[in-house]
Amino acid sequence: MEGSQLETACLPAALYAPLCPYTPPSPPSFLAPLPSLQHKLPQLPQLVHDHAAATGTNHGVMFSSDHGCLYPLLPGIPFCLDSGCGAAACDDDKPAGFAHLGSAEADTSAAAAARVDSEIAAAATATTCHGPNSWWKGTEKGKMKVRRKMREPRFCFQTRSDVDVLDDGYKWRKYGQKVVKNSLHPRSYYRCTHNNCRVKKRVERLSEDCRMVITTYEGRHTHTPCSDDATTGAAGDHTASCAFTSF
DNA sequence: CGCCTTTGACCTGCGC
DNA sequence: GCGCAGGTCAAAGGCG
Repeated sequence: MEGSQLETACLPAALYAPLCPYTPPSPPSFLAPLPSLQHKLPQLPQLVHDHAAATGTNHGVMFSSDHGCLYPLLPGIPFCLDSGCGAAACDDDKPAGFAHLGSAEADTSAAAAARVDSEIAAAATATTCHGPNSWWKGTEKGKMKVRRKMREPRFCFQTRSDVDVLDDGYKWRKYGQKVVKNSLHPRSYYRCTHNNCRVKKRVERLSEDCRMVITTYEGRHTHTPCSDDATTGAAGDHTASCAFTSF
């Protein structure tokens, strides 16, 4: 991959790391930021840490990356995974989750967040959080209703990239593609190729900005990226893959 | 030959 | 109960 793509591919790794099955109960270890990212993301580890510490979970993050700059995106996203978590994460008054990223704590990252194109952010909100494509249906009507059957931990983030599938160190097999309503671009469905690993991810592009890629991971890997590389016999020389060893 | 992508059909859940 | 939309399956074809 080209340099720009490689750097972009590195970004999700820092966010995706928490999904690793080897993520310990205490968050700090998976928060060890990639050296190449740390100077760019001074606030990211703390945000993730705060969330993990507050909720005891490590799902429900959404960030935006823009050519190497990451910042919290779409504050208050109600990443509800089950009834228990949902009760807290969906409540705007609760500190759990990232509900406060848009308010007090978000001020620390407001400068960075402000760089997010407001239109893109709005589009992402409409498309990914509250839009018809969302699994958060019903929030606008005050109905904390249900999502489709979703029990697996989820991570969603937004990147600006020319490539759909970012190199996150894992190997994926595409098993479906679907044209979704109100979107000009089809949504692709991928599944981890590793044995007994049920992790899935969805990739779609914003209709408002075809360069923006929304990637949603679901589930936890039952293996490490490097072991996956070993299994597949890949060279394993990708930066993202190597970066995972730090976790 | 094996693995992957593509793609249409089918299934399931949700809103009305 | 019905219709719509998202998600998944599986057959077919392509590629290395």
